[in-house]
Parts: sequence; structure tokens; C-alpha cells
Amino acid sequence: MNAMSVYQSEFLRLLDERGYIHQLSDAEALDQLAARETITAYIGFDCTGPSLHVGHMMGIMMLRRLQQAGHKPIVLMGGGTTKVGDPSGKDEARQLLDDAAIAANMDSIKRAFDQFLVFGDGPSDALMVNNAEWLDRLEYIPLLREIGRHFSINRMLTFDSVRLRLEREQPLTFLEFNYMVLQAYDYFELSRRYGCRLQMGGSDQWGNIINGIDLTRRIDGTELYALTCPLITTASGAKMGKTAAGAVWLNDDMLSPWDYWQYWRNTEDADVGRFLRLFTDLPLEEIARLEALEGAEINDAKKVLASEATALLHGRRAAEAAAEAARATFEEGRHDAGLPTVEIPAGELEAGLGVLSAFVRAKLAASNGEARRAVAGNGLRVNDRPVSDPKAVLGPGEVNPDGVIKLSFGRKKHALLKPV
RNA sequence: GGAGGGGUGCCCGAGUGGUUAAAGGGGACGGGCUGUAAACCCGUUGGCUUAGCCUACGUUGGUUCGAAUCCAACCCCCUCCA
Repeated sequence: MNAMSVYQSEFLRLLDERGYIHQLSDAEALDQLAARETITAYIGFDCTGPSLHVGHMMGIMMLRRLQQAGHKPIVLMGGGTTKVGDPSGKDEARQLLDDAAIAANMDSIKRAFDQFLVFGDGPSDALMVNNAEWLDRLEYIPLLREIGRHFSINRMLTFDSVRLRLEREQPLTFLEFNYMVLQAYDYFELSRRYGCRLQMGGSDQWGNIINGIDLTRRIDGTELYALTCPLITTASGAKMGKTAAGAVWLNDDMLSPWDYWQYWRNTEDADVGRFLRLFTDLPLEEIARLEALEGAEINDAKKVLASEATALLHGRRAAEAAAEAARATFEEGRHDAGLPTVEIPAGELEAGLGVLSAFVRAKLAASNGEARRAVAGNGLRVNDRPVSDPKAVLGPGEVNPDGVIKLSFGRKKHALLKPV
């Protein structure tokens, strides 16, 4: 089926034209359903870390599109499934998290969703639920009898998450093996509790979602749907979300709006149009215009992408501040108050602060050794002047009229040291 | 429970007594070229008070002037058998 023009529902049309659709179960039936009534759909998020990262943005944006099209999103927090651990895409079991860590992660993760979805009690207001609510209460024998009998081991062994482990002779515990059963059960439970008809997720979740669909059909006879998005890699094939400092976190206490803006600003040329469609709300005509830019003008499109994406997550004001700081830093080559700032006691500076440790303090270098090597590679600058001597000492003399010292690691990483 | 194989730096993976902080590759970072892009070229890639010292090859002991390399026990993983 040529999907481009056939969708009747605003929802699928929206997802399709912006590039979110990879696989879709029974497209026609889902399309009709979404055109006819308000549907409820969910995506699950495990609580394995203290913050979500850009890798989760596809899911978050799909829920946002769902709501924009007038439907009801459910954010499923994996308080229960995180206790088991998803084996997909990993060679080893993740370190098991205890309940306290999972609860802390969940609290911290929740914050990001408020920026993208409207929560409440209305028909298309978003809902946040925790699967620990029902998973924690499951009893083994009843679970096996009611749910387990619908699963074929033969088939489970063919799923990528399992098959790859076995083929690579990597251990797969029975605990992890059960993950897909629990995820299927989640879908079943959400269908019963909230009339949820659609589960979305990354392409690696296809099998897990189908399991839930089969399970629910067998028990309740209800028809559910699956929709997966493509795995997003950059044009040169790298997974999204890696940066100098590590993962591109969504929580601002883990990655500053400045760095988040920079992440999008450094998008590869070939990705700009695609990312604008996926990660901003800009109208398609505007995106088409930006996408048509060539050569150095593409930088304008990247700035728009950076500001729009940052505004969605951190608010318009933070996005503009980041854009302005970047303009001052890169286009005028001067320091600006918008750069990440680290405070140090004034006394420490008066006593003399080694350049190397200054860079470590500013979190630009992980260790003195790394800073030292950067000096050897001609990579450090203080107030835009190259550092040539690793033994150099910073004093009050380096503080500029704005009351800060500007430190730069390479061309792109900058920070301000502020004596207080 | 038995037999065999294996656990090396961020990852993969060489290395079977000394010149090994540990080949090679990937990734990452820095420099060059550019447009804060990609590709390409060069360099770096355990820590520190860096001509030196400390920590490191699953864990703990041992042999030795000297061990990632030999020995012992233990932990974990894989395969086959029971």
C-alpha cells in the first residue's frame, strides 16, 4: 500500500508526513478507528536512569503528535518492568536496580513529560501510570496458567532480543527472558483498564508489542494495534545521543540548555530536514524552505532546529538565551554570560589556580591528565589565548571586566570560571 | 555433579616470565581543512605533585630478582555430558 495519501485520520497522516512510521499493524483498521473516535495509545519508559535522553525523544514526540491530533496518550512508567530488565539490544544483563533507585529515577524522569504533554482528566489529556501497580501483584501460578499458556517458547526463542543473545553465546537469564511476557501483559492490562488500543515504540519493540496484541486477542478478543518508529541514526550511521560529555540528557540538571542547544546545532547537514520534522512543531512548508538551503546557509536551518527543539524541552526563554550565547561565542568570538558558569572561591584564585585543575573544575576536562594532553595537542585556551604551558597558574589577573575567566576546550566546549 | 573452553584498558581483541600502561581495530577527544556539518589527513586516548611515581589484565594468596603471562583456591560465563 502506498501510504503517502491514503490515511484518513489526522493522526496517521501527521505521523506519516513527518516520518515517524516504520511498521504498522493493520494500517487500514487503525486509520479508520483513529478517524472515527478518540483513541488511547501508550508508550512505555523504563526507569533505568535518572533522566531520559534524546534517544527517547521519538517516543515522546509520537505521544505529542497523538495528542495534537486529539487523542489520548498514556505514559507508562516501567516501575515494574525495570525490576526485570529489558534484554533487547544488550549483551549483558543490566545491573539490577533496587526499589529505591527505581523510585528515584521515576521521579526524576517524570519531569520531562510535562513539557511535551498536557496532563489532566479531559478526554484527550495525557495520563501517567506505573506498571508496578499491577505487575507487583501478580502471582506466579495464576500468571503461568492464564498468561503463560498463550506463549510459545518456540516463538519466544526467535525474537531478536533472545535469539541474538543465544547466537552470541551471551548469557540470558530466566528473569530477563520474562520481560517480553510482562510487556505483553502491560498492553493487555492497559487495554482492559483504559481501553488502550495502540502501543507505539521503537522498531526494536515490534515483537514485544505484537505479543501483547496476540495475548489480548486470545483472552479478550479485543483487536489492538502496533506502531513503531524507525531507529534514528545520523546520516553517517551513528546512534543519536552521544556527545562529548556523554548522553544527551533531557533533565536540565544533567545537561544544560546550552549544551542541549549545541547538540542540535551540530546536526549533520543531511539530517536537518528529517530532524526538523521529527523534533520540532514547525509547519512542513517552513521546514521545506529550511531544508532547501545549501552550503553554509544550512547553518541557519540548524540554528532554527536547535532553538525549536530546545524551546520544546526547556522553554522559549532558555532556547533564546542559548542561541544568543552561541552567537556571541562562535560568531563574535567573545565570552558571554550565557555560557555554563562554575563558581570558585575568590581566595582560591588569589592563591593561584593551576590551569589544568581550572579546566577540571569547570568540568571541561575529566582529569588533569586529559587537560595536560589537550595542552600538548594545542586544544586549551584561557580567555581565547592558547595555553602552551601546563604548569601555568591562573590568578586574579586573568579575570576579565565581566568578572569571569573564559575557558575553552577545543573549539566547541566553553565555560566560565567565576570567583565569588 | 563430570569434562572442556573462557574472564585483558570505554568496546572488540592480541599478548603465555622481563624492553608491556599492555599490538591492532572501533569509538571518543584534540589539531588541520571547512560552514560550530560530513568526508579526509595528523595526533591523543589509566591517574598524579609527569625526565619520576602510583594503580591496572575476574578475586585472593603463592613461586620468582621480576608475572597479564607459572602455581593454588575461590567467583562468574560458555559448550557438551549426567
